[in-house]
Amino acid sequence: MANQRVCIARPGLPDGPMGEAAEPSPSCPVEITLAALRGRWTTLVIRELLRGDRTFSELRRILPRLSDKVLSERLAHLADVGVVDRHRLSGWPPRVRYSLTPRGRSLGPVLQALWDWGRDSRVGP
Amino acid sequence: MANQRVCIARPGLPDGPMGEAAEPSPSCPVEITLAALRGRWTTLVIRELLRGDRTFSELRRILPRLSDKVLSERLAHLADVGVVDRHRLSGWPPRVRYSLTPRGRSLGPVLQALWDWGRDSRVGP
DNA sequence: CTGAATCCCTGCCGATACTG
DNA sequence: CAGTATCGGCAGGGATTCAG
Repeated sequence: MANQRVCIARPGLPDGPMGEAAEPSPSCPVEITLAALRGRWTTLVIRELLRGDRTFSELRRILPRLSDKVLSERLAHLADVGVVDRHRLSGWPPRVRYSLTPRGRSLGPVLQALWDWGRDSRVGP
Repeated sequence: MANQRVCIARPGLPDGPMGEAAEPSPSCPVEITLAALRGRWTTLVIRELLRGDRTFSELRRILPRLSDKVLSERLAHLADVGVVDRHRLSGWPPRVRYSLTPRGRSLGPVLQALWDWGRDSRVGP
């Protein structure tokens, strides 16, 4: 019988080398994405930025239990991986506007896929 | 101007309550999925099971650097969240076959989404 | 306002050894 | 073969404090 070929690599392409990874590797596409989303609060910050640009203090107000230390860590990390852009606003008091890059916005379908599976897997409503 | 409405909730539905979560919550669909995938080696184990049923020792052979302790932890966790089924095979030596549940198989598109974003985000080939 | 520095505590994961 | 028990290192993240 045909072996069940549920391929993680792109459909139509042969299994890429990472589809054969024998151990966790930072160059595996799946791990690249999970690394970008890694850390508590990260997906909530991205969700908020998907709704529009936000300043540091706006994010703190929307996510009140998120400490400034962790928020700045998350934003720095997301900037490192090319998901968010930082933009100093002139004037006083100093403000910084955070926005998603195109690559950050392209996380929308990814989060949607995560949402859909999680929603379908819940017991309750 | 129209506010940029990139909605994480299901398209066509109003934002669900979790789309408004002000802090990390185990009942958030996104976190349910990330919790299922959480932990080193987890996605590699799932990838291997997407290709077909495997026994404990087969998984250890395919992922040689994965210790038996961590492998049994991962499999127990994936069984807990309803992603894998365990099946004792009769006879000697004792063997256990692991297979994905339908819910586990439905992780295929999720991993595909993660793969695609990570692949498109890499610098190199 | 927007962070960076420090401290501390917890949980993950690897290595090793042992059991049914 | 298929696990469990135990220990230790280390990184993540919360609270607090300090700086540009």
